[in-house]
Amino acid sequence: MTSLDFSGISTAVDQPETKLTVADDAYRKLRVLILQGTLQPGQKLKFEVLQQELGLSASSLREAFMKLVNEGLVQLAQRRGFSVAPISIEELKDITRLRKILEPLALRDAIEHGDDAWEAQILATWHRFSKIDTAQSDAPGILDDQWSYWHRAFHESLVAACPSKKTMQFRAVLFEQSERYRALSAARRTKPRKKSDEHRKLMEAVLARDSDKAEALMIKHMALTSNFLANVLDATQDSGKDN
Amino acid sequence: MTSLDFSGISTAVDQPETKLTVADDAYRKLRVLILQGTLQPGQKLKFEVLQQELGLSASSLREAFMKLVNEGLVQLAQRRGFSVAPISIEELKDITRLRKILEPLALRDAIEHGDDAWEAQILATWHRFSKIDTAQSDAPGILDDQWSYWHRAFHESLVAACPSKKTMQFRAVLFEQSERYRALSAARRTKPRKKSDEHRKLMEAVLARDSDKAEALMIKHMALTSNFLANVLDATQDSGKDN
DNA sequence: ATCAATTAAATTTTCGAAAATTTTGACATT
DNA sequence: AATGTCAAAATTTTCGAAAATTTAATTGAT
Repeated sequence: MTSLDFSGISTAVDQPETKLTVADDAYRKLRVLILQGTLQPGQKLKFEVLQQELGLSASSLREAFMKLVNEGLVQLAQRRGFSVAPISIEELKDITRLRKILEPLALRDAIEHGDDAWEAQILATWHRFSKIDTAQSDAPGILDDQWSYWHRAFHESLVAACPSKKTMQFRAVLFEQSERYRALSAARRTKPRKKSDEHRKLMEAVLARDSDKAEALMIKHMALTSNFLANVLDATQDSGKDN
Repeated sequence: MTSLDFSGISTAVDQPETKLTVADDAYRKLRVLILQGTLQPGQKLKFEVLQQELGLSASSLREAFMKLVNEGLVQLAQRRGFSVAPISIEELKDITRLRKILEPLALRDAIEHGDDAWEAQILATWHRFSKIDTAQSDAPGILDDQWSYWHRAFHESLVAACPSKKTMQFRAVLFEQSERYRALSAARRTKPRKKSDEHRKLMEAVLARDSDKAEALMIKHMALTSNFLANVLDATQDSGKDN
């Protein structure tokens, strides 16, 4: 493993709030590296190497690993160390199946409970996201850090008014787990896809408090990446088996 | 905090498989103490005390805490230590709402995919569980370790054939989180309740591959504890506010 | 040559203590 | 009395090295 590049990682975009813990900091950095694919599926995560890269002790690094294990991004083999969780069509389908249930659930809740501040936040976030999205859509095959951040922020803003903690938590985990597949999807795409349109329509349905339409659009939106990748990966799976 | 009693904790009932890690061992012990209510909701979890009780280092204990945080049994206040997660009617309702979705989902999957071995395992587990359950039902107000273990094992056996990893994972987390409320429910119950009947009917519907009936029974089963507690807690909440 | 046993090397897990942070309590100020 | 400041105490977080375990290499036997 050659030295990793952290320069483009926007951990700081989040609220700086309370000073981050060392392990938390490492967790965020590692998460980005995994979602980006810099640390590839199946790859072994060695303490010595990453300790040096990130500059922390074994126990703190272990804590960061553990957090990633709980999010399904890292695998732990008892006493045999950690490795980046593998990806597979089956997992993507599994994730998507649940997302098709939980995202609409959260969305309906949010539409029911959302207030003016919620609406305003959606608009504000969409503004930021759409700028990056349109700029980005010219260059297919790249899924950069900023796009990912605002894409997530946008989707989160839509459901932010959902009062169910557990629903939000599970939804967030699944959204996160989908990220690697989105990146993969972007990498395989040849022609640009007008995503901002999908997102705008979805937002409009939500702001119009049209639950049925919002649900339909959301499900359609999720299915797109999933189906596209299922096709692409199915074709590639046998030939390009790396790690 | 006075010295804790680990004597009755059946960590060993699980598969001994690969030798447990120190942190994992502590995690299991703490989990039981929290589920039993020995460590009460809201209670601060101090390193010094628990380190001594469990005989391990700070970083290992921290790892155990973190795992419990991820399961929602423990709360972490950044740099202010850990405490047992509080319980509330709202949380119970939230948990139950999701369980009403995920348990039937897993159950239908299992009924669809289950083979002979799955059926056999259900029967075997039910045999163990029902023995304890009938013995236990004479003594209301007590929810012992063995009952909890086999109750969980029984419910898990029903859905064991569900091929969806994520569904199983989330379902397990929610089942676990419900455990404290089950214990509370048992503690508040005055007259014995014939639970084994519910469970038997549920099992029969599953083995008969009657998804609709199984789903209906499962939902009814979950609603019982939830509704009972919602009533009891609602009444008590204002008066007996401890921690 | 293949396989099993043994030793050495690499790696993960755990500890005990140091560093950093928060909480408490005493004292002074308005 | 309420508020603010500062040092001491308590507590959590982090480290660097020791202990335990797994993996790889070496040797010897069939």
